[in-house]
Amino acid sequence: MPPTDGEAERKIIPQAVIKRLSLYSRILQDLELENVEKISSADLGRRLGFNSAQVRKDLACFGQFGVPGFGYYVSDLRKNLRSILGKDRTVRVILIGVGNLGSALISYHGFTKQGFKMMWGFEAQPEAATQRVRSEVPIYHVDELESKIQGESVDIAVLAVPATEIQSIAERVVAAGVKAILNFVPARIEVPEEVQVRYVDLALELESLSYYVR
Amino acid sequence: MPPTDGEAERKIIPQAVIKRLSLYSRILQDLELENVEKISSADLGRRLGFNSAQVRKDLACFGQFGVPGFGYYVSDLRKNLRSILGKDRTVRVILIGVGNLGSALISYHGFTKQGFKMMWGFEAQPEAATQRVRSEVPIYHVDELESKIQGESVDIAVLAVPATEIQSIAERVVAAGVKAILNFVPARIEVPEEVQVRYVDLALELESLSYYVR
DNA sequence: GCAAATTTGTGATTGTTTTCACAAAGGGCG
DNA sequence: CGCCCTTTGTGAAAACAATCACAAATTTGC
Repeated sequence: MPPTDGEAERKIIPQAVIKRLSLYSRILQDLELENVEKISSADLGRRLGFNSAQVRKDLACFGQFGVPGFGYYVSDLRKNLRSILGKDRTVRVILIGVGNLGSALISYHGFTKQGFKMMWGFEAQPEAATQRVRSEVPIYHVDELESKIQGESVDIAVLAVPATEIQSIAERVVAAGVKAILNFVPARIEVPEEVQVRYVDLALELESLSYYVR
Repeated sequence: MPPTDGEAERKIIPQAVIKRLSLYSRILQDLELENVEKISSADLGRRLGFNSAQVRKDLACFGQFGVPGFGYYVSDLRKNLRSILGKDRTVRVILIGVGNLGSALISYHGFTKQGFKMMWGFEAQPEAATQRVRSEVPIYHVDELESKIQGESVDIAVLAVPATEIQSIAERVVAAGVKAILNFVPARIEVPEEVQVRYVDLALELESLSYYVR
């Protein structure tokens, strides 16, 4: 008999906790496919290199999902995590900048596998981009950004434009109502505080490795 | 009169410090292009959203680079940071898995701009990959991995293979002597502790944003 | 060449995150 | 059905990270 959720909400959950929830959720997805019924915090932690207490504390941020002496019901916990992470509905994503990197992102299978819906791409040279991309995601001229977003709700904008454009594009997507940005451009952007921004800085990761091999 | 480096080494520097050094280094690169001679810790911090004390503490891990009452000589500090980060020589990178994402990575301009040298790509279907990629980086069959690496020193391996292959590929590059891995595949890998691994998990970033927009 | 103004480098402090450790809860086996 | 074993949930402790605050060093301007 699965335990209840509880509407525990908004107590400034650290970003690191959210990322780990996401990892837990993925492990649970695998377990469910393997028809595993239950898992303990120790087991879940071991698969990701985390302490069992950390797993329990992370989950405790959102309620009590476990059964003492037993562990967690895989399917039940997964359902709860998906709901917490906002993945119990389709999350709508757009991409701006369908260049080299953007082309890969727009058809990246990992996104769709995790239940994200890539709606449209936007590019300054849409013809060239369309040729480059092998996917059914339509690519529009970046001028159509506002008119396309208008009305349709877009959850997340992924940015992969040239560095010189990044601030102006960020402002445009924010003005169009987008509340979350995933930025692949190695430059800070200034946005209102309620807009969530994540940076993925590929060169930075390489540089941090470079330190250890020198 | 620029201060000295000092051979300060190995006191378990947190990864987060290294990443910030990398960010500092990039700002300094820009400043140098603008012919700015000096910068204060407060100024450097402001550009990245960090506290000035943090900037100074980070730098203090590796020596005394500043001049009290003056600040830091841009060119001098940059040189020191590049040396600390192991960027004062060419860092040699290979890519394994030249699929959708790998194709973008192999010719990603951000890497070369930061001074990394993409040596070769390796693929199970090298012909298809070669057609897909518009860059001069040669692409070999993944069977040639060991023979190519042999002798030639490779600093970092970037992995973008299918999830099912990841552990076996990781073991092969480690066996071939690679000491650092940048893994784009959303799966943990088991490697000897002296091998540095960084994970870039694109779907994870989207999921953490999804939490905030739900 | 001296005094005022800066800005560094760093010990002390505060805040955050992780780990420990254990009481309480529940399952499972005899 | 009852006892033992496992595992949760969580306060307390430890480890880690960021910020404060100030003495010491140096520049700048007069």
